[in-house]
Amino acid sequence: MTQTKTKTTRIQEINRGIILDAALEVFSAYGFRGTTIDQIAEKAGMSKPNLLYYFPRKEDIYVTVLEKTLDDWLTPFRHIDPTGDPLDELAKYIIAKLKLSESRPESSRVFANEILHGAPAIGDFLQTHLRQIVDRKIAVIRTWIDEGRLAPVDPHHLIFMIWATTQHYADFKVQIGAVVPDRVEDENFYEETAAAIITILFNGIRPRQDY
Amino acid sequence: MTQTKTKTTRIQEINRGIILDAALEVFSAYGFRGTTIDQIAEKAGMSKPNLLYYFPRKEDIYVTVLEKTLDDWLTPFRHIDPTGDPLDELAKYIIAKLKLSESRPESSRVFANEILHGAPAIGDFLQTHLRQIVDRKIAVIRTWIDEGRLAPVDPHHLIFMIWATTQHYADFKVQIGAVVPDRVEDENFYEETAAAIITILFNGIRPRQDY
DNA sequence: CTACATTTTGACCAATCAGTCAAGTTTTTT
DNA sequence: AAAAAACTTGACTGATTGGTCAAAATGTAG
Repeated sequence: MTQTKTKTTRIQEINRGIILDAALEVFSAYGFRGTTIDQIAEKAGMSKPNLLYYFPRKEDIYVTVLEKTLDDWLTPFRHIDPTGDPLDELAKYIIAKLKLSESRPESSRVFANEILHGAPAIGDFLQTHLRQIVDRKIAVIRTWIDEGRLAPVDPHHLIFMIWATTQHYADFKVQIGAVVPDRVEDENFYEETAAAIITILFNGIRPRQDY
Repeated sequence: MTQTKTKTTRIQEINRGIILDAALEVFSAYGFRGTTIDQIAEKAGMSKPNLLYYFPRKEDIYVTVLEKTLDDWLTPFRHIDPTGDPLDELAKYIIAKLKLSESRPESSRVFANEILHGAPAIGDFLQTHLRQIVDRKIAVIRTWIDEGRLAPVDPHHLIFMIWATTQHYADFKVQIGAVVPDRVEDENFYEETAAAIITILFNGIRPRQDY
């Protein structure tokens, strides 16, 4: 067994964590090119050479940050349960994603920025891993529809709509804040948002005779 | 009448146009910081000092590009007609925005990038002009709901859902392409998308007894 | 054709920034 | 306690880049 030296010390673990937290904030605010290593180092409270001791290249920090956020954001998606009630499962997913948008908008923004610029760092991941997960969930949705437990809609576009909408509240926060400044302040904003989205998505906006 | 020298020559008009076209492409691919003036100059087929003769600062180019795209993207929104049929008007709006996503994804991306990074250049515009337009349309939607011609949903969140979804197809094109590579190739992809979104939004995904 | 304004560019400058290096300090191991 | 390993940093470097400048080329009006 030729184990490569992978002895991770306590200090390493702590400092890598500090660096990644700092980097997430800075990358989300300024993007990859717009971020300087000095900025991250300052926010992390250490010298630049020291930071580069842990992550030899700027890109290494960026990729690591991205990988962590990707995992965060995919977790609720993975948790959609084929054996559960379709509407319940989707509602739970929407609520989970909106909660993430509220608690960790930075990671959503880093991800959005990466995709926006053509996914140079995670294109492969999207085409392999992400696609695989999506395919599985698409199959689940198809089954639900076949069983008559969900209206016959296009599964891909349904997923895209949910992704788009939930991302929007993190990524376009500034715009939302500009358009409805009073409501965003409300501490229940995200609960209200979830309720409103679920209502629209479940029932549609076509008026019905039966209220 | 003390008219300030605003004699815009033919050459100026042409070159400004060339520069803005080139800048749109480069900014959309690399963001503000990620774009170099040299890149724009090369794409525009002129020297850097010459480009700076028309736009003295990099930011001037950026702001001008943003203003143009903002106008593009707001036009269909403005065209929502209070006297029209609610569902028709919203369907028309969705189709128009998706067409723009298809024909001019770059401008959508420049805009998204700007918002993502906190709207440093157009924050004011959002808080004044955009907000005003949105307020007006919100009122229209409220009227429609009061008249029973639209289901009683939250107007703000309805607008955000439509914005989010339609933007998504331009901004997250790479992700969509990775997840459903075969379908994106289809030349009818945007028509199908529009149809699917409209179906979901109008009818919801709750299964009904009455097919 | 002449004089003037506009347009174009090569050469340059100062600032910024990713990454290096060598020398020091601290922690861990024996 | 001594030696080795891991950690930290000030000072530096080379490349990039936003922007300047002065001089040349081109266009235009009388």
